[in-house]
Amino acid sequence: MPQRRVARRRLTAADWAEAALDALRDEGSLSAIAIEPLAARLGATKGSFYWHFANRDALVDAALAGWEARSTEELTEAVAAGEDEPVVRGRELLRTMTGLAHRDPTELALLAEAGQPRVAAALERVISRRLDALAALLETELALPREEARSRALHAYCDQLGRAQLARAIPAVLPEAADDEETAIDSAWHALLGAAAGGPGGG
Amino acid sequence: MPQRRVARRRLTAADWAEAALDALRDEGSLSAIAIEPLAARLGATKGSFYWHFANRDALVDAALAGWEARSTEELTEAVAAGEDEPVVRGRELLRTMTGLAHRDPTELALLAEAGQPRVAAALERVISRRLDALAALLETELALPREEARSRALHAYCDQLGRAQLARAIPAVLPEAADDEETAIDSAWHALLGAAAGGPGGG
DNA sequence: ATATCACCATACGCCTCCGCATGGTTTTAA
DNA sequence: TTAAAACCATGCGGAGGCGTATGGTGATAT
Repeated sequence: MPQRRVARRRLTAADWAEAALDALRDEGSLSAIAIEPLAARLGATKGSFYWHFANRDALVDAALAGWEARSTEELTEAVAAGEDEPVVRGRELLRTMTGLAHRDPTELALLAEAGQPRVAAALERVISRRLDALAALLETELALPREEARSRALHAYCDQLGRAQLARAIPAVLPEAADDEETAIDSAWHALLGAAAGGPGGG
Repeated sequence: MPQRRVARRRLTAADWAEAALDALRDEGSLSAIAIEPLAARLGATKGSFYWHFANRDALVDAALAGWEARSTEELTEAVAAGEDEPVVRGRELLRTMTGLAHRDPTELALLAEAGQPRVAAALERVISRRLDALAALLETELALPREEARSRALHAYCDQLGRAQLARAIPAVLPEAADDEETAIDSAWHALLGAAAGGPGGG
């Protein structure tokens, strides 16, 4: 009896890493990265996996690296996008940064499991880059003082992050219009700009 | 051979539920509610558990109910607290609402696992009550229009929620002063008030 | 004092996952 | 075309969790 009835393409380490990322996105939990279910999903067995990876941790690391690379690429593209108005660029930047959190459970899943040091490290690099980029734009293009720019970037990002969390977990608490990503972005961005005249920016 | 060397108090269903909540808080994940580890933690065995509960789901439900009761109680106390200034009352209310998210991983853990309907339902009730309370205060005490009050309450809550998430997962991205809960609350609250003059509150 | 009930320990089968060991198959190269 | 290398299936043992069956121990009541 042959091991395989139909000819099937052989797998690479990248195939396994991609499947892990897919599972993480679909299930929204790190525990979804499990070898045997992934093997079934790929139409293979564990024998294949343990040829390409030492153990499960190595696969998780690969998935994290893939997610980080994709996120970083998306950010650098948004920064490089030579938009016209700085206000428009800022809005688009904020949209790019928080878009994934709205569309893709992966990021929220990782946030939830930042207990593992590798997860926390990847998250820290990605989010630091985002906050740096947004604060830099506010500082250079909108001429805000450094501290003020950082504070407002953090406010807007946290707002969007919390909103994404609520939108995914319990959408019913959000008003009709606000579960739309665009509206939420506009709201946060205008709040950021509107606070220009306002109170202390401490924090 | 006796089943027990030292006399130990017998357990109740409430004991198991409380242990489940403790585990959820300590581990920060719903998977921490597992019968056999909890039994070990309680110095008992599964035999005890299955006398008080039908299965694991029943225990999770009990833990969720306990969390919801505690959260609701904390909120109603804060609302009832007859403070002097409405501005102070608002700040304290916001602090109570988001304090747990900063001090206790339970809430963030539940948010992360809102895929399960029971979890989502409990979260929705708790967070709806919080937003209602804050929006009501803004509307009645600060004379904001209904929509505006709701929008700003949501902004402040999401900001705090996202900040709590970042503070727990990757504290390094927050500036020195901002990982302090008090400072974060002040910042969010003043941003909420400061936006009074500002741009569109849509959302 | 003994029968009854509430409570619990023990032991079992089942399931899912990890990781390894072994041998088989496919591809590549000489 | 044959030897080596790359790749994979199969089968095993182990760990840990769920749920059940069964019998024992403590309290309670009569």
